[in-house]
Amino acid sequence: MQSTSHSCPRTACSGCSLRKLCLPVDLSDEDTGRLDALTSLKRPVQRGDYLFRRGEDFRSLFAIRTGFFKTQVLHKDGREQVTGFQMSGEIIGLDAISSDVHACDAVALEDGEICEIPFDRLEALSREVPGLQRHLHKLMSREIVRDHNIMMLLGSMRAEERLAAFLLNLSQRFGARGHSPTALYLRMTRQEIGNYLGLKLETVSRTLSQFQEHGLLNVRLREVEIMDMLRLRSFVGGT
Amino acid sequence: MQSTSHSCPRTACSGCSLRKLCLPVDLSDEDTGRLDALTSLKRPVQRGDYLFRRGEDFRSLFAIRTGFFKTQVLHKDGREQVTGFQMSGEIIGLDAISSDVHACDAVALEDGEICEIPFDRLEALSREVPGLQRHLHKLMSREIVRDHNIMMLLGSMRAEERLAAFLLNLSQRFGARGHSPTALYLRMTRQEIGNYLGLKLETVSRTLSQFQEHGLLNVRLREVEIMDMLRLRSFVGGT
DNA sequence: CGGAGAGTTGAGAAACCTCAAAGCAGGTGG
DNA sequence: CCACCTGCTTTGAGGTTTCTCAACTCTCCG
Repeated sequence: MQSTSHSCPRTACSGCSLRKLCLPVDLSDEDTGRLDALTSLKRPVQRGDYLFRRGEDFRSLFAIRTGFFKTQVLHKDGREQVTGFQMSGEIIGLDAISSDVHACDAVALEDGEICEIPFDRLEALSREVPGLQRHLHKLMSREIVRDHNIMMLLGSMRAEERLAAFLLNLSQRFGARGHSPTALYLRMTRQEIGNYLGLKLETVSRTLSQFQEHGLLNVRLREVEIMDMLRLRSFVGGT
Repeated sequence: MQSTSHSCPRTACSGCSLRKLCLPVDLSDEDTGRLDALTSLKRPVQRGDYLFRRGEDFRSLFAIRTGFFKTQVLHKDGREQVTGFQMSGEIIGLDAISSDVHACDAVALEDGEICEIPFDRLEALSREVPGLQRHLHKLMSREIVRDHNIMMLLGSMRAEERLAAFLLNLSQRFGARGHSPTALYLRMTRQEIGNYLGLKLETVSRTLSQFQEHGLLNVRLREVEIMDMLRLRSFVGGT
């Protein structure tokens, strides 16, 4: 399973979640080994487990090998905001670098496996490996771009558009991982979707029903089948 | 604030905008000089000027020495979303690292002066200077945290709360720069405020008037005086 | 088989938007 | 130097979207 001299040395190794899935990095064999050593701390998680809670000291980033997670921030008055849903190959914890303390909770929505990446060692290695440094910068920047797109969604889209954009985003990400881009299994509740999209759960439910009525989707609880991808796209892009 | 033996050697130097204002970094004299060299590309900008437009190649970050800027992303269907207002000591352009192409427009809302920081040279230097590397990571992470807070605002606050949070944020930032935290001059239009906050300009105007009626603010066009900071805070934090 | 959590649907209320009109400030050209 | 024009702001009335509250159903799991 690990990093020595076998045929396809890195397809199953622990470093892949960072290197292969997040962004491709060209590394020498030596650097590859060092990165693998860095990402060898893998650990199973169960549904409901917290990777970290806000307020905890920041030490590591978490690369998702398998599973499905949500991150959420908490407002002073108790309101929560889901800031993202993360799946395999994605990184959680970048927001904690700024203050050395986690600013959000990260919760597993299904069983999975994660790599814990000690951040000080990642920083040290990225000083020596320019490709890794650039990679890390792109990861963080990509997170900023993602957040800007959500701001756009929250700031100027209606319920229908938000939900269409959400489903298309999930579809695209599932598709990129070799799963069906049309038959989606939602790991989260209507409540969590609504919170993420700035809507109430009833509005999410009603809008899904409405999409189904119009032949865009087939919805049965958390199973969503996209029946008319083009028309769904026309909602968000605007024809 | 400085590391060597002269009175106030770098108050007027070009490097200050990155080093002093964004986050403090402890550097040796040699590294300080190299960073200053990196940030010596300063340039005046006039109101209405674009630092960059979306689609342009990414080469540099921009550190604001003086002035006031907005960044905005454009949706396919033409809708815009203001993603932030930036003032002295803040960095613009981090979102472009992910794709090597600018994803947003950056526009000056008043005359000012900016430092252009070639990113590849910044990366190279940060490989050699761990303090600078950490600094850069914190900057990017802080941007992510900021965006998460705006997601919270857009996703779960009402118009009054959004506007109160917006004004308090401006107040805090102006205060931190030695300006009055109560007598604010808004550089942006109601339209731009509304776009940023996910509201229509009329709603912004009405809410400001309502705050004034209740004795929270004194509003005269773009001049806003905060009359009752505590009560304004109670809007956003929740008493 | 029963209970708890999740999801759906309806009716009425609230928040915000749209459209419209009018007032103001600042810049430009006569 | 003044008048005009343009863009920004304010305010009102009515419409739309989304929320709130409530009841009910469904599914999963013990």
